[in-house]
Amino acid sequence: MDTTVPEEIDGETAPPVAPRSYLREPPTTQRGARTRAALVKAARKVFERDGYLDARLTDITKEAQCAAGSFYTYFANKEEVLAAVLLEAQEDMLHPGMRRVQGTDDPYAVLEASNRAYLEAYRRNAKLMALLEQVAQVEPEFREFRSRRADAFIRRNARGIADLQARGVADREIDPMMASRALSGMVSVMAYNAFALAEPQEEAVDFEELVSTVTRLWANALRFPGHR
Amino acid sequence: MDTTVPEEIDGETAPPVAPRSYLREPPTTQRGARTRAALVKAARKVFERDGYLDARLTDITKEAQCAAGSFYTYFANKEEVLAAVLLEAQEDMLHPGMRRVQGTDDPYAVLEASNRAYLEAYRRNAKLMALLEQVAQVEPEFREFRSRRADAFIRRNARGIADLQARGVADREIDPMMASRALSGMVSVMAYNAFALAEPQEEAVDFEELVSTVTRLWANALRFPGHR
Amino acid sequence: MDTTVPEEIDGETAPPVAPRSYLREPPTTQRGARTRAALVKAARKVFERDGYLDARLTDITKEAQCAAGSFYTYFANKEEVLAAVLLEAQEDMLHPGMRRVQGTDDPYAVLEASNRAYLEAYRRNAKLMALLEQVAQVEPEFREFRSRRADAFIRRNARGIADLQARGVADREIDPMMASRALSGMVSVMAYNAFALAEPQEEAVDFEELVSTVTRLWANALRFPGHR
Amino acid sequence: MDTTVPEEIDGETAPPVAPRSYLREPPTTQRGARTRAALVKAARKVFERDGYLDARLTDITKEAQCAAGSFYTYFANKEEVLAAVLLEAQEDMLHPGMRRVQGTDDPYAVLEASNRAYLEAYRRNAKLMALLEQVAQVEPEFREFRSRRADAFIRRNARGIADLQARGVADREIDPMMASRALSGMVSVMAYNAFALAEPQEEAVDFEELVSTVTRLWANALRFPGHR
DNA sequence: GATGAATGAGTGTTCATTCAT
DNA sequence: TATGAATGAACACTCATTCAT
Repeated sequence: MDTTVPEEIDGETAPPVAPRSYLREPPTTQRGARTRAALVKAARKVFERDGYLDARLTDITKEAQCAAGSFYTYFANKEEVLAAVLLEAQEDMLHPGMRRVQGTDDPYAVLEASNRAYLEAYRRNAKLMALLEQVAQVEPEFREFRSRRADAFIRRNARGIADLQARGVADREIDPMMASRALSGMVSVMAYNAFALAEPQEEAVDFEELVSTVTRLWANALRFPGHR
Repeated sequence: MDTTVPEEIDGETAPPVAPRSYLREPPTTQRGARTRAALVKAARKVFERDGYLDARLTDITKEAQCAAGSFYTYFANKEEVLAAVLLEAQEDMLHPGMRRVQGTDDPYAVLEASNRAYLEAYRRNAKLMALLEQVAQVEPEFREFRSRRADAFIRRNARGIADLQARGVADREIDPMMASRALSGMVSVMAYNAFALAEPQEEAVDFEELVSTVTRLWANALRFPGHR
Repeated sequence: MDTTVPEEIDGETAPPVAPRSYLREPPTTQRGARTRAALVKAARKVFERDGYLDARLTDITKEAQCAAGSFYTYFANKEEVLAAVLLEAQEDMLHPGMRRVQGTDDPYAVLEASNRAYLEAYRRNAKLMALLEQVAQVEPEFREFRSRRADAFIRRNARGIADLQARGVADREIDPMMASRALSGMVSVMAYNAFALAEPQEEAVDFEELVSTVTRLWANALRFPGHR
Repeated sequence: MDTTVPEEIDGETAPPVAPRSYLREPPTTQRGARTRAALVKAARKVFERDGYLDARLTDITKEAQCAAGSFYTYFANKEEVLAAVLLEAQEDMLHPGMRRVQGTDDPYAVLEASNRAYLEAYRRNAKLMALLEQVAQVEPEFREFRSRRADAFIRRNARGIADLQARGVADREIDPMMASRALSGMVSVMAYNAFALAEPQEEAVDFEELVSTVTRLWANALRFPGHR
């Protein structure tokens, strides 16, 4: 489970990168680049299908249509491919585009747009997020990774809350970091339950209802003035 | 990660029990009962120390000071012992005693007491909760178990919210179930991060601050009238 | 190659034992003892046939007629079985019985008996000695083992030389340790070449000639007085 | 371990060459010659550092700064490079220059010079000699190679002994070949222990003491008349 | 000649589960 | 019931060798 929330304000947070050890010399030839890419793609597919623990390296190489040994030209082990998979998805996960509301100053609108962007990104990468949750429970390296990712969101949101407090929009009695932890966490749990945990056959949650509930609770919690 | 919140009101929720298949005939002899109990106790210890996946059955039997084969007299496999372990801890986890505020009608006081009780129970069983999170990621049976446990809390809290709405204390625009999912989730994430995830060396969160933040946000979110 | 020579005199040398790490809990049941013994016997056979490096664990278990996994009940790896094999042969190798000449004082006779006993023991365990040479080249633990074994012989012989010097039988200008190193080494090379290295089809060296040559050179080197 | 001794007399022994199969067409171009030389040099370095078995071909090509595939332009496998390495060192090993004492007839002086030359050559190539010992234990081809090299020395020395017997300097009761085997072996063991086996941190043996001990024992063994 | 990515056979090791005693 | 030795399937990983550029 991670603890995150949309970027409300600016926030040039340092992106949580995969551990150094996971970075290898990139392939020099074009052919190498192709094979590596095929392996990463195959790994994501197999991981999402079978889970991290049940995924066998041979399944990945089979899926990538290359020999078992070729795997080790690019990765030292399962962890490393996973790191590569996450790294590739990271951009889309960390900066859920939300240029839409750039023009407005209405905090509620900004908040809603931010939540929507976050939830959309989560939904887009739902299987990967579920995977990350699983791995974080099993591999300390990825627990760390997940923590850093969550912290990035939390700090960004805390800055947003502090800003709103300064503008007199949010309750000043509240500690921005604690509140951010709680509210960011709230959104991420909802996202996890709605998208990552949901079984295929289940009836999906109404996305818009999700966005509006979460936004309303968040605004209320901070005591946005006299709305609705 | 689970999604729970203290019981605010009544709530004779059906307790989420371990799957039927896990219930065996109890041992007939006294010696048998003793061995079984030793195994369950040992299993909890080993699970909490090594995690579910890394726990070896032989570690458990060694800890329980009995032979490897004896394990199978009482359990069919690792899952079963874990079910037994959880079953044993369930009472304490599901009904965090909170007789204290019985007398009052002040919703805020009730809410706070409820949150405190929940967080205390979580803290008491932190390692077990962490374990449950881990297993839920790996064994569908326990994902189910965890879901049912969370749902029990969510429904209970939803009833509480509906009740407050009826009494005019809570914002009537809000859907009780959705709000309960979000707010119960919020509390459980906070608990997970503070107690289950925390490394031993980390400086602990201030417990009282945790209770009050969570309670204030929850009250605000529901728009409790004119307090503080 | 080891560097050894028969015990000439007394010498209650500390026997070179296998490293601690190689000592495990002995099997408790009789059946366990039987299996373990079968494995050690099989290991010796396979090692002597295929060499240490080419010996596969499965060959050993197959030879011992047990499952692959059973190996690990008694040994952690190939090294450990080998240690067990050597330990078992050690007694015979280190103390080549030579009570025969107890009665005499004639240094030449004692020397000859001693050489004969050493060479006989070497011949008896020729394959094992060849194995030890091989392993010592590859596994530092066994290089160490071999060194200690050689040192035991060298020191014992050095004591013998010093004694003869004191009795005026051996050249006093010679450093006993250096001489022992050289002469013990000389005998062991001869043994290695004659017994360990020899291909089956080769015509065997004449054993008696070997004994007498080695003894005569040794005696000459120490300048035993006026014989032959 | 090899069994050798300095050339005492003439001795146009047939030099033990690497197996025929190892001789390839030399590279035609100059670039080819350079690459090949780089590979042989790199191989010697890697072999001496890691040992034959642990040396990976890619380590060698990396050290030689060429691609993995280029190796096979010049050698068919690991054995072949090793053969090339040994071939290159052979000259220095087989004919340890000893022109110094050419003028004298004193057998003792000749013997000593011969031993000194041998031990110096061994010391110069200690790592390579250790390597040869290792490989000889593992690859029959090189066991053969080592044997031939040792035999060359032994025969040369046997001729020297026979010559001394003819001149009345050495004990005529002794079989020259047997004695040569024993005494040549004695010197080679000493060299192996002192130079090949010695750990870097160990205090080195006193070289002059080594030479004089070995020479004295050798002379005594052959019963050189009335010296010292 | 040189390159370096691709290949894939081969084996040590773990540990849940069984079953003879 | 209790014991603990025996079982064997399952899988990651290495590295010499090939071969398309």
